[in-house]
Formats: sequence, structure tokens, C-alpha cells
Amino acid sequence: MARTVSNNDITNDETGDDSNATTKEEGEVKGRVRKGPWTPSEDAILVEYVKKHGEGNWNSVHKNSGLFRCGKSCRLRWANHLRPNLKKGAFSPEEEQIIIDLHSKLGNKWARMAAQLPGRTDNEIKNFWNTRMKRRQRAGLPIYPPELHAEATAFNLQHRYLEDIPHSSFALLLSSCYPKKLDDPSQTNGFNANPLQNHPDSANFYINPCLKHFKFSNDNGGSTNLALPLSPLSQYGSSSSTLLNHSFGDHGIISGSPYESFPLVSGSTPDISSNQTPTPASSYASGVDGLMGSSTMANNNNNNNDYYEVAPLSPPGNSGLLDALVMEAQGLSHNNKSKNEEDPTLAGKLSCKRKNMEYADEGRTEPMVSAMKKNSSNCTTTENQRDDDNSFSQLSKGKKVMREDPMEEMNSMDDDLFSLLNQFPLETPMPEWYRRGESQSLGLENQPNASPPDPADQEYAWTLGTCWNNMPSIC
DNA sequence: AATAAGTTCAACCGCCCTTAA
DNA sequence: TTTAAGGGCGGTTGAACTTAT
Repeated sequence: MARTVSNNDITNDETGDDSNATTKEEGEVKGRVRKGPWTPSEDAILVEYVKKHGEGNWNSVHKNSGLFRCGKSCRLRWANHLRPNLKKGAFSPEEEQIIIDLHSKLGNKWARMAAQLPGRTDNEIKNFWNTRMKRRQRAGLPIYPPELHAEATAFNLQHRYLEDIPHSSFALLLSSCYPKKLDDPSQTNGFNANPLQNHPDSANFYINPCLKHFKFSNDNGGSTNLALPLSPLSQYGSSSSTLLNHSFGDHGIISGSPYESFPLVSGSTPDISSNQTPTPASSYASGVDGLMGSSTMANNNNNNNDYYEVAPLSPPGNSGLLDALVMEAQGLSHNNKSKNEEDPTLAGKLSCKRKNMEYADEGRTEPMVSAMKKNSSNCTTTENQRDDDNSFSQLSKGKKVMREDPMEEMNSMDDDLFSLLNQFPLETPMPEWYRRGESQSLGLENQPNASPPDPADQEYAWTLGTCWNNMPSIC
């Protein structure tokens, strides 16, 4: 997209001070930098410079190449448009799914997401997401598919420690998921989960049952809604999510939670040889073992109304989480020995294995899986290694070692949140809607305003050609 | 055909982190 | 230990483009 280049784009410095803007042509003003769209000739200069000197030291481009661009601008232009093997064009459905999946786990970490999508830039992903998010928000559609929504909620809570959820834009977005009418008393638990609930026009808004389902009692007889603090990067549930069972009674069930089939860590010896590895949540298209190995999204066609029901998949005590933990424990002695020796925390010890399991996801296309495996093959890898094979610079730089493993960071938050949750009472009453049984849906089919989506409307498909085409009627 | 409204995306900005002096 | 430079990252902007009226 070519923008017209204003002469005022030539400025004194990088700070945007154009008070001394000049009308001189590009490249004529020494000591100044140009702003605005890049011209082909500028691109050529930059490409030539990078070929000769390699990436990095971007400020020297300005000094040595005659290019009147600041270092940052050069780096950006190179990274987003000029570097080899950049993919152009629309995102494929597979890429879209990966982005959605990653966003549910990482939030707005565009660069990390880009690292999982060879040939794509963080800017592209960011633009894609923002566009998509706006569109879905405007349409009143959920941002995430059901299983990822729960994960994203947990992620959000982990990062905000429950305190400002009603004010966070992220929570606002999540609140648009699986909407239910506010005026349905059966759907409320006396908790205002939706920041819009007090909006003067609140009747036109919906509350988010995903938050409501995490209901805990407190000592004051009130209630607090919490999302299970799953590690946002675990497909199977984090150590802390398992440990939570110590806080919520011996039934091993988080009342009202979509995770309610999570087992207790009972102390029984898990069968390490079991082949029943849990299926990752992000097996988008498969529709099996959807949420952390705990529940499934079944497309109920009995009454010709497409909706999902959340039903415990596994018998108590063997939901697959134990297997996941066993796998994680096995990982301790293999993949990350040296790293783990430096990290005395259980969460830290589990982090790398988690990553590997995550990337072993089934639903991904081969190139993506390959790229991810490459990325995850060594948990001590540097961030510089993320780039595509032929980008000759990131590897050559090798300066910046990844500051912290995101998994570690999040596991650390697991622990903190865990401490917080430990203060909740040991018993939580099982709500009536849960006892109504596994065969009943969550009531989505009873939503007053539910109407079948237009099958022709692509927006109702999470991404092209997936089981998400069967999303429930929500608006 | 003209205009408005909506969408896309390249580029910029500012903050933050790392590194070296 | 402090400070400045370099660079990375996420948020935001705004021009160009597309679609709707």
C-alpha cells in the first residue's frame, strides 16, 4: 500500500520533532531522518546494506548507507517487509488457528506468536488479531473458541490477580463470550462478572458465564468468581491447577468449573506406561478431549439445535491429567536436566516439558509443527533462534539470550495465585446445575435470544473448515 | 456516480531491557 | 554503580483501499 510521501516526513530526529521539516527531496538533508512510507530506492539501499553488513547495528545504516532513515525504521522495514522468506498474503486457516491458540495462551505477545509462524511478522499478526477482534466484538461473537476461552480467562486472571478484571479490556472482550441474558435470574450467582452489568443499558449486554462458572464461596458468605488458575501454556492443566484440589475438598472438583472433571492427585501411583496421553486442547478440529483433557465439546444434534455441552470425559481419578503429570515428571529427567537443576521449583521444572507437549499438538500442519518442534527442541534456546531458517541475521547476532522462559514466568504466577487460592475454603457446594447431570448442556439452548447462525456467514466459523463451524447460537 | 462508513496495514511512538563503557 | 546507546516490543495512528448506501 503506497502512501504519498510528504516532504514533512523529513525530520530532525527520531522523536517526531518536525518543527524544522524541510521541503528538500529525499536524501538531500544530512543529519536528518525521513519518515513515512519507504520508496523502492530506499528499500534497495537497505537490502544492499544488510546483504553487505548483516542485520543489527541499525543506527549505522543511517550513518553509512546514505539512507535517511533512523535505525528503528530500518529495522522495522527489514523485519516486516524486506527480509527473505516473508510470507505475504492472507493467513491460512491453519495459521489463523495457531494465532488464536497462541493468543489464548500468550495474550498480546505478538513477537512470540510470530516466532511460531515462520514468515509472518509480529505486526502482521497484531493487525490480523486486532481486525479480527474488532469484527467479532462488534458482532457480539466470542473471541475464542470454548476451550481456549477458558484458558484465556485463566491466563487473564493469572496476570491480573483478579483485582481489575472488570476494568480490563481483555476481560471486556472475554465477557462477550457465550453471552447470556442478564435478566435471567437462573443464570446469575449474585456476582457481577460482566463489567457492563451496571451499564445503564445493561439489558442489551450479556454476562459471561465462563466466569460465573468459577464460583467459590468465601468466609463472608459471599461469592467470588474465579477462573481456575491453569497455566496458560499447558494443554493439560498446570501443576497448580492440580494442586488446587487440596483447597477444594476431596471430591477433586472445582464446583461449577468447566474443569470439574479434573482429578485429585490422590497419591496413587500413576501408570507411567499408559498410552492414554491426553489430547491437547488445541486439537481444534477433532472435537475430542477439548479442554485440558477434562471435558469435551460435543456437538449435540438431537434437537437440531447446534450447541455444545460440557461433559466430564473421564472417570474420576483418571481424566488424563495424571498422565500429563507423569509425562511432565518424565520430562524432568530427560529434556531439561541442566535447566531444572537451576530451578528448584516444581513449576519451573515442568515448564519445558509443557512446552514440548504443547507443540506436539495434533491439529497443526506439518510445517508449523516442524517449526514449533524446532523452536521447542531446546528449552534453553535463545529468542534469536526463533526466526526462519534463512534469516541470516538473528542467529548471527546471538546477543540476546531469552530473558526468561515465559513458562517460568507464568508458573511463577501459578504459585502466587495458588497461594491466594489456598485461602479459599476447603469445601465448595456443588451447584444445582452441575448435579443436573452430564447429559444436560449448559443451557445455551435455552437462551432467549438464541437464533441459529447463518451457515453462510463465515464469521460463525472460527476458522475455515473446522469443527468451530458448529459453534452454538449465541446472539 | 458520489459519498460515507468501515477495514486494512505500514509505519511511528514510547517504553523497556540489555549491554558496554 | 551509573549512564547512554542500541534494539525489541506492544500500542497507536492515519492514509489507502473497500464496501455500503
